[in-house]
Amino acid sequence: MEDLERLFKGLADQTRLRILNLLLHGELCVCDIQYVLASPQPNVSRHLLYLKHAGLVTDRREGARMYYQLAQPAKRLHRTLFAFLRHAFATCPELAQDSRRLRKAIQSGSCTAGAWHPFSAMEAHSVAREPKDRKTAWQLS
Amino acid sequence: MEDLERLFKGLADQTRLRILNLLLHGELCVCDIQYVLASPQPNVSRHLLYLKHAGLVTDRREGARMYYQLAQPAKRLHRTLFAFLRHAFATCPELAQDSRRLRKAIQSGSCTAGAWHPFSAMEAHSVAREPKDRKTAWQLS
DNA sequence: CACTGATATTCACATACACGTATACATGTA
DNA sequence: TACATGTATACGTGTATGTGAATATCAGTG
Repeated sequence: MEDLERLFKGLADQTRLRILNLLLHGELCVCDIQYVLASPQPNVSRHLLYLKHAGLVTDRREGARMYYQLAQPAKRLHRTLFAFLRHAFATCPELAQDSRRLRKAIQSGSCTAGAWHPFSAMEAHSVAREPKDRKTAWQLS
Repeated sequence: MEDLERLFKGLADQTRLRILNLLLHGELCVCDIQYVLASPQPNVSRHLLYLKHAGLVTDRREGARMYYQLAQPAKRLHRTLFAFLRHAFATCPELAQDSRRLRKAIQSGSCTAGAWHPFSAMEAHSVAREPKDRKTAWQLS
C-alpha cells in the first residue's frame, strides 16, 4: 500500500502534473522543462526526483544533461494509469498551454538540441538548430 | 488542474486508500469504517471529508448516521480511475485484510445494522441481527 | 587544472497535513 | 426538556512538503 501512496503523492502536485504532461510528449531534459514551466531549475529537479521515487519517470544521462521520460509501464495496471492521465490532462487548459509552449520550442529548435540554455531561450528563443535524436518519439501527441 | 490535484491529494494517504477500499464493498456509515480500521472516529470523519472534497465519495444522512459511498462515476474518466483503484487494491495484502474484517462484521450482522456501536463491537463483536437494506450492493466483492 | 554549463543538493522558512483530545452539533427518544 | 448515540469540528502539536537562495556535484572543453 505504501507504493500506492507514494504513487499518488507523486501525482498530488500541480508542478508535477505539468511535468508529466510534458513528458507525455517525449523525453525531455531538465532545462527543457525548466523553460516551459518558467520555474527555477532546483524546483524542477526536486519534482523530477519525487516522480522518480514514485516510479513514474526514469532518467538517463547524456553528457552533462539528464533526460527524463515516463517510466515504461511494465504492468497493465501502469498502462491504465497513464491512459487515465492522458485523458485527464486533455481536459485541462493550462496543460494544453504548456503543450503548445513545448511544441513551439521544439519547432524553433531551441529545445533539447544542445543549442541553448534557459536564459538565452527565455529572452530571444530564436536560435534554430537541429535537435539530436531522442529515444522517445515526439510524435506521441 | 486544481481538480486533478485535489483528486490525487485525496488518494495520497494510506488511511483514505483503506477507506476507499472498504467503500468498494458498498455503502458504509462512519462507525463501520471506524470499526474496521480501528481508528478514532474524528480521524475517520476528517478523511471522509477530504474524500468528499476530492469528489471521490458522496454522503447521505439516515437518522443520526451518515452513510458514505463511492461517488457515482459520471464520466468515463472517473470509471477508468475506479477500475484502476480496484485492480491496484487487489494487489495489496493489508487492504485484503481490511476487506476480510469488513466481511466478517457484515456476516455477524454487527455492521451498519443499527444493532451495535463501535465500543461493544470492538470487544465482543458477537451481536447478530439483520442488516437493513442498503443502496449499494454488498455483492460487489 | 581552470572554467563553463547542466543538474543536484542543502538550508531556512512558510505552509499544509495527519493526529489525538476535547468539544460541538445533530438526531432520536423518553 | 434531558439524555444518549452518531458524527463533525476546533485546538494544539509534530511532521511532511513546497519553495527560493545559495551551494555543491558532475560532464565537457580548452
